[in-house]
Amino acid sequence: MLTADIPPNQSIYIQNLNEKIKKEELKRSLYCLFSQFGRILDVVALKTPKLRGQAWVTFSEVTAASNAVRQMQNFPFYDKPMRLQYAKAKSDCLAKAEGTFVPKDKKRKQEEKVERKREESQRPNTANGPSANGPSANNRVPAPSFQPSGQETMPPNNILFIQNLPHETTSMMLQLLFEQYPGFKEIRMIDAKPGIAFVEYEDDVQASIAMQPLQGFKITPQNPMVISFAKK
DNA sequence: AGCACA
Repeated sequence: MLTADIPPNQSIYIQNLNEKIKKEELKRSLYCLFSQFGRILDVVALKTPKLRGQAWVTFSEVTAASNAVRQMQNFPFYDKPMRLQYAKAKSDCLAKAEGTFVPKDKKRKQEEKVERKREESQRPNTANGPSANGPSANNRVPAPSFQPSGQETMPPNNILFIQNLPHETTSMMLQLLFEQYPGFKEIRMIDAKPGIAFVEYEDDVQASIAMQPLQGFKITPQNPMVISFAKK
């Protein structure tokens, strides 16, 4: 039998990631790549010896995780095919949302807690346990530690759509910005439509990677650029 | 290969 008898859940476990990619960039790129499947609540990646090359992405819906696991299996990401499974354990962001989060160490403590519940249930509820301010009181999930930046409405594409440019922007100016990122091919502007541009990369991942750092870049103080994926 | 939340 193979390694995948983990029940479907909202978090996916990714391995065989390129270990050369810096943690923050990796998280941003994973966010870009997986937001096509649904709302992402958190992305976790660590570079410790035991955990590098792996990441966890938590979605707001199990169905999003399921689609991601199926459709992105072996997707070539930074030149390495991703391996996807459901995560084994519940992510902290979900536990926090439920009010069942236990800050530190040991799942043992959680197990003990379950046993203690029986004893405690004999005396009246003291109304300040986790359940007192549980899901209904606070089901807000903390924002991810990076900027989602608004491209999640459109599926990834190798072409970026740039808006809110000052009308005097030239394609040379844009090229200087966008050619810094690998896979850059060309800028396309339309004389009849000032303020927008299309930037083509070799593939979706490279376009996603360029999008993040340049999102909101100001050519003039009044013109933070708005970058999204172009429509197919 | 490696299932965590620095």
